[in-house]
This record gives sequence, C-alpha cells and structure tokens, in this order.
Amino acid sequence: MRADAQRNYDRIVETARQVFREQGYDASLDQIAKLAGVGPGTLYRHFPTRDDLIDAVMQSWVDRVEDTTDKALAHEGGPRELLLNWFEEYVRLISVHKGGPAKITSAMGDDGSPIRTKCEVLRAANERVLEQLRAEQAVRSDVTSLQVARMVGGVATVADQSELEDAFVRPMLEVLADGLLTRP
Amino acid sequence: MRADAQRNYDRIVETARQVFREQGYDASLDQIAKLAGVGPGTLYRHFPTRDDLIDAVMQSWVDRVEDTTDKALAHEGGPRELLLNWFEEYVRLISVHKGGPAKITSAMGDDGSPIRTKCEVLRAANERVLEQLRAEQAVRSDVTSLQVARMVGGVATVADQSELEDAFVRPMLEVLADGLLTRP
DNA sequence: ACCTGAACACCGTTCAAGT
DNA sequence: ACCTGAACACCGTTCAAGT
Repeated sequence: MRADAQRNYDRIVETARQVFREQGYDASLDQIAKLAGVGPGTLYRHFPTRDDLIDAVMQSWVDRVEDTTDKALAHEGGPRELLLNWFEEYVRLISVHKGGPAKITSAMGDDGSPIRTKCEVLRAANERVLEQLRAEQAVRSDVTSLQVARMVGGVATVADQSELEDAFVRPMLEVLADGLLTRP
Repeated sequence: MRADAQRNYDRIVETARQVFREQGYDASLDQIAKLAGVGPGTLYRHFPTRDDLIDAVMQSWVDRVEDTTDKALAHEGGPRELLLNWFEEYVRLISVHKGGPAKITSAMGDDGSPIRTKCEVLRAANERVLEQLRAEQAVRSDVTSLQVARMVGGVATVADQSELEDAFVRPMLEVLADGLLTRP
C-alpha cells in the first residue's frame, strides 16, 4: 500500500473509532470522512460498506475477547456463577459501541458478512465456556455456541436499544443461565 | 375531523400498512405519502413521527392479541407446553412487520413512546399467562411480565434481523421457558 | 382548517478529473 | 495508483401559499 493510502486508511479508522464511540455504529460516514480530512470517495475506496469499516475498527478489540474468556474460565465458584459472569462479560464486550449488539448478533452465523471473522471469535469464545461446562455435565449437551451467542446477544440488543441499566439486565441473564444448566 | 382530512388519514394508514408489510417498518415515509396521493406535509400533520404512524397501523391488530392470549391460556398439556406455545405466538404477533420486534421490544417500558399503549397490551398479555402459571406454582415468582416481554422480544429481534427459520427459534424459546419454570 | 409542493439540509454513492 | 470533490438520488422535515 502506498504511503499516503496507508496514512488515510489509519486516519479513517482512528476517526471512525472516536465517532462510533460518541454516536454509535450508525453515525454518518460523510462526517467521518470530513473529520478524517479525506474525500468521501477515499473512504469508499478503502471501505466499500459500513460493515467493512466497523470490522477494521473492531480489529484492535479481538485480543480483549481472548483475555476476557480466559479470566471468565478461571472464575471461582460453581458453574452457575461462572456462566453468569461470562454472560455479563460477553454483553460488555459486544456493547462497547451503540448498535453493536444488534449488528454483531444479527451477523452471527452469516458467512457472507464483512464482520464474520469477529463473529467467529465471539462464537469460539462461547464454545470454550460451553466445553468446560459440558465436561462437568453442568450444561445441557444439545445447546450450541451459536444459540448462546444469539440468546445473550438478544438480551444485549434489547438492553442497548432501551438503554437499560445493568441491574435490569442481570435477572434476564440469570433466566438464560438457569435454562441452560442441567437440573441438579 | 373534516371529511377530506379523514379520507387522507385513512388512505395514509392503509397505504402504510401495505408498504410496511412489503418493506418493513423502516420504509420511506415519502414513498408512502406519494402512494397515498398526498403531500409529504399532510403525512406529517397527521403523524408527527414514524412511530405515530406505526401506532395507527397497529391499531387493528390489538384485538388479535387478546384472542391469541385466550387461546394460549386454554392450551392442553403441561405448563411447559403452554408457555412454549405462548412464546411462539408472541413472537409471531410482534413479527408481522420486519423491524417490528426491535421497535416494540425497545419501546417496552418507555412511558414516552408513541406506541406505549400497544406495548402495554402485549405486556398485559404476558402478565395473564404468567398469572395462570404462578397460580400453579409452575413459574418463578420473581420474574415480571416486562422481563419476559424483553427476553422473548430479544429472541424475536435476533430472529427478525437474521431472518431465522422457526426451527432455529424454537430451541431458544425452550431455553427461556426452562429458565422460567420452577424445578419439578 | 387543511392541503400542496417547493425548498432545505443531510446522507450515501459514483465517477470524471486531477496528481 | 490513489485522491478529490462535484454531482446525483433519496430521504426527512418545514413552511409559505393556496383552497
């Protein structure tokens, strides 16, 4: 990539990160281009769709997913506490930008989505948690990581769009956890 | 209301119903006005916001909610089957138009929303089902109809945005039901 | 009292002209 | 090879002029 192209690319991603943080994922691309000091055509050359830009912004965030999963898996306490803690972390992970939960969760399982690699990372994280709990026979064996990602993502989507406080989200995650855990 | 105003009002609502059915709740209001044969200003005079128009379109649909709830409450079989059957009907009820699940579920609990009366009807329907199950001690006593509306609405939102088949939705509703039912 | 439709601001997208 | 920015189509919203 030519030096000026690389510079523009980086500028756009950095500006987008800021604007998305303030206004959410449906912010104006025109405004991002203006703030980044490039023409709208330049933004479109690098990122043909909004999701391509979102994918680039998400890049730096992938490592955090791995770390968060590691920590959740090392959680003290029983399977219920482990699962609940993971759900809360998962909601936090996909809720960093307004509109994120809906965007990520609806792309989950869509192989053609520009953000599919990010979805795959999240699905794999859920799979790791499920595997550990399956080994303890603590969780239903017929439930898939895709289903879990969709259900927790559904709660996160509602919470994001209704701007719910954490205190209102927690009981819903508890119901989900109880539905997934095997009866003692 | 003047005769021509009434006529325009009805035309707009009827046209909106058709366009929403084909294109979902985020269809162009400009197009609806054109198809209804009125100026854009007329549409705005009658319906200051998109949600006001959606509310009017939903009006005819309220009766169906009551009926569906009655039928679900008379369902044969155990509490789990009753709850599952109701969830499936509920998802159907809020998914008649694309974008409906998200719109309805995110307005749930918001007293300032133009569609709040419709949300209240749906919340009350969930309350009726919960009350019957509570009487049988079949369902957790600490769960509210608002929570249920949000959780099932969350699943419906994901299903709507990912265009999931019913077969993929059912197992998620099962997890929800199992999380809500008391342990036998 | 209500309607019309021009006008405005904004957005996404394309593409000819430039370097 | 890449960028610029004018141009286009579309949308929501407002409001002066009409009936």
